[in-house]
Amino acid sequence: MKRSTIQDSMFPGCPVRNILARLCDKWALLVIYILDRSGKENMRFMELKQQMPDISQRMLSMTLRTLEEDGYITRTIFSEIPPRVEYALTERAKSLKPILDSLLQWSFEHMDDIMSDRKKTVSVND
Amino acid sequence: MKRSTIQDSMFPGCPVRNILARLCDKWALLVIYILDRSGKENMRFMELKQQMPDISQRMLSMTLRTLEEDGYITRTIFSEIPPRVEYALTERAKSLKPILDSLLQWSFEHMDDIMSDRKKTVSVND
DNA sequence: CCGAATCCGTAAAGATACTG
DNA sequence: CAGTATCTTTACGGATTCGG
Repeated sequence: MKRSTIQDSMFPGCPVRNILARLCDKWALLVIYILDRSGKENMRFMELKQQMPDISQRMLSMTLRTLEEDGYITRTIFSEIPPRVEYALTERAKSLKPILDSLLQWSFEHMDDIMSDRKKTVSVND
Repeated sequence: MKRSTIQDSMFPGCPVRNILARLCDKWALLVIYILDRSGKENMRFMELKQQMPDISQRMLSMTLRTLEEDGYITRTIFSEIPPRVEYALTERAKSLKPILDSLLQWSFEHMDDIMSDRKKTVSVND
């Protein structure tokens, strides 16, 4: 995936934007959300995939690796046949939850306004 | 720019991920941050550019349009020569501030851990 | 001159198809 | 089952041009 780092000379490697950029890609937040609300302690690759019908296996795989790199999930490999890999949220991910919840609530309060604002400017010719 | 919408069948047009994905691109948060801490009521294009030495004019222009589309900033054009365009945060952007601040604080508390976690896995050969 | 729009190139993100 | 190899699309940067 590469997951390149956001860089500029004013805030070299600005942690805020770098952390957020990697969390706010297409799938990462959804993976965290699904792991969280599953109630289970951990989930397997295919379990996650079933909860996300539209994600490709490749993107699920890469998203999980990135989340692991950043310490939001753990990845436990069982050397069995067929292979088994289990994913679980870390404390770091759980500590993010209250903030994500407040963002979620803000989004719900503003989503209609924002989406209709977007249409105003986008659909000049549509 | 295209700024395509995040879509999946489970949460069609999920507002949280869509709102966050557009805010967490390479430059948007920095623009909001600079407008906010400037203290001024509004800023001109070149003023913003000077605060962001690494952004291209193209990306600044596009970022500002997207932020305007989503109602986070206003764009006021003065028909003068040379032309003048002023940008200001809206109430919507300001209402986001407390949440962004808590995210910022969380990022600062965790940045060292996250960045060192990343290095562990990334710099296998570097 | 300021604030873009446009064209073009690169690299990263992401989808489709295949494998140990 | 849990990924990788290959291909397409999008984001982003640089240079140039343009209308006021």
